[in-house]
Parts: sequence; structure tokens; C-alpha cells
Amino acid sequence: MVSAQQYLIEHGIKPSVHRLAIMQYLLNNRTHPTADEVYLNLLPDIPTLSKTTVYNTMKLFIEQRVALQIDIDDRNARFDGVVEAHAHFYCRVCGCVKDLPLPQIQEPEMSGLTVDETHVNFKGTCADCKSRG
Amino acid sequence: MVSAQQYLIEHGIKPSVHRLAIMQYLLNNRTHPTADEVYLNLLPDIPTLSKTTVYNTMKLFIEQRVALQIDIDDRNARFDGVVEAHAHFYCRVCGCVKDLPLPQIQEPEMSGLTVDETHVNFKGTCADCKSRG
DNA sequence: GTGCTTGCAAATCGTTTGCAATAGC
DNA sequence: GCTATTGCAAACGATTTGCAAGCAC
Repeated sequence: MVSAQQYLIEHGIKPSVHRLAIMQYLLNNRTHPTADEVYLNLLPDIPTLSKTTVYNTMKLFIEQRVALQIDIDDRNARFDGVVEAHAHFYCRVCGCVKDLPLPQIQEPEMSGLTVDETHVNFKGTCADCKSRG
Repeated sequence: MVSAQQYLIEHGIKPSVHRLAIMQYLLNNRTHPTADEVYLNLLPDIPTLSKTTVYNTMKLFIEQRVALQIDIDDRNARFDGVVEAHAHFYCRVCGCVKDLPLPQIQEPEMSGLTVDETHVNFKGTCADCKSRG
């Protein structure tokens, strides 16, 4: 368990105040937030933050492999600070995204494809929305 | 093997000329096209087609479950006329999307989730792009 | 003629870009 | 001072919306 600061440095990212805050946010809130959610939630603490910086930082994080982009919600890009392989569940009703253990999957041994990411996304209705009727 | 027209009717879709053409296109070209690709490819045959109609029709198809939307390319929505379960491979280099057999996957038996769709997306480099260097 | 289908044009909104201001070494 | 980081404002582009026109039964 290294600090977020150490974690960024180890991945070649200079830990500015903004970058640290965004990384912390991703690690503390495993809600797969959109860029806008990250922006709005950090704004009270960092009033000078701009949405451009959130986008810039996410791009950097993804390049350096400390975050993943999840294409599960066709409206917004979502980001995940957990880079270990896991599956996602998207609730069509409330729009929440939950983590699930990754089912056993064998990568396709197809004619020379190179696979570097595997995404497993389930869609449906979450327990809360079901009980709510 | 029913005709596209029969297929639409069976799914409660009134088969207008435009809808038929779009369905045919999806079934004949398993390239997971974007709305724009469908539009541009049908335009020579149906000069009166508008992009709005492509969007409207895709929405209808998805509601009636004769097409699926694939969230594999974060830039555009892609559509698939093959509704049987299968996995997808996205090439980051050329942007192509290929079908793959669906690996054995057990749905998560999690606290009351209802899963109605399972998406398995691989990302990487396709054989053509690899050989091209 | 009533209701569904279509299409234009405008609006929307998430994301990207260009460039100037700022901060850190 | 030089370079990387940040932020504003504008641009961009895919998708949606409002509404009027067209078509089918």
C-alpha cells in the first residue's frame, strides 16, 4: 500500500496538486465517475480546478496505465482508478456502475490478434432499483 | 432463414422502405457500422435518406431487440444486426471491429442483480495492422 | 383525415484544441 | 528563464429535439 504520491511517481507522473487530488479521488471513490463528476466533486476543495485539467489528467493517467476508461455508458466516458482486471455492471435505471469479479475468460486465440485489454460489461437492473420497483 | 421484411414484422416493426434498407445493410455488412457509415453507404441508393432517420431507426431496432449498440469505440456508437451473443475485438490502430465467439462466461450471481446483456470486448491490434508493421 | 414516418435545421452537450497565463525548478 | 502544467474560451462533432411536411391505410 503505497501513497498516491508514490504511486504516481512510480508510473512516471509528476505529482502536481491537481493530479494528486484526482488520483486520490479515483482511489477513494470507486464509482467509475465521469469527467464531470470528478470535476464537480473536487471543485469545493480546489476552486481553481478546470474541466480541461480533469480531461488532460485522465488522458495522462490512461497513457501511464494508472487509470482505465470504461465504455459502458454511451453518454459519457467513465474512469476507473482500479487497473486490476475486473468486470463491470451497469444499471440502466439509475446509471450506477458496480465492480464485479472477472469471470474466467480465455482470450481468443485468433489469427494473430494481439489483445491488450479485456472488458466484460453486464447491463441490467441493480438490486436497489429492483426493490424500488 | 426469414427475409428481412418478415424479420422486422415478427418483431413488431412496420417495414418501411428505409427501415428495410437499414436492416438489410446491418445483416449484409457485419462491420458494426456507425450511424454515419450506414447513412453514407445507403445514400447512393436512397438519396432522400437523412441521418435523423438512421438514428431514429437504430433506436427503434434496439428497443425491439433486432439490433444491439456496441460501446467499444468511445468516439461513436456502433450498431450490430447480429443479436446472438458474441464477443467483439476492437483494433486501436485501424478502428475495425471484428466478431469473436463468446467465451464461456458465467453471469455473476450477485445480490439480486438482473443481467439482461453481457458484453465482452477485447482491444488490441488486429492481424492486418500487425503485419503492416 | 388520422397517425406514423421522415427530414430539415437548430440545439445540446461531452470532449478537444489553441493559446495565453502561471508555477516550479 | 525554461519547461511543464493549467485554464479559459472557442471549436468540434456526434447525437437529440422540435416541428413541419409527406405518406399510408
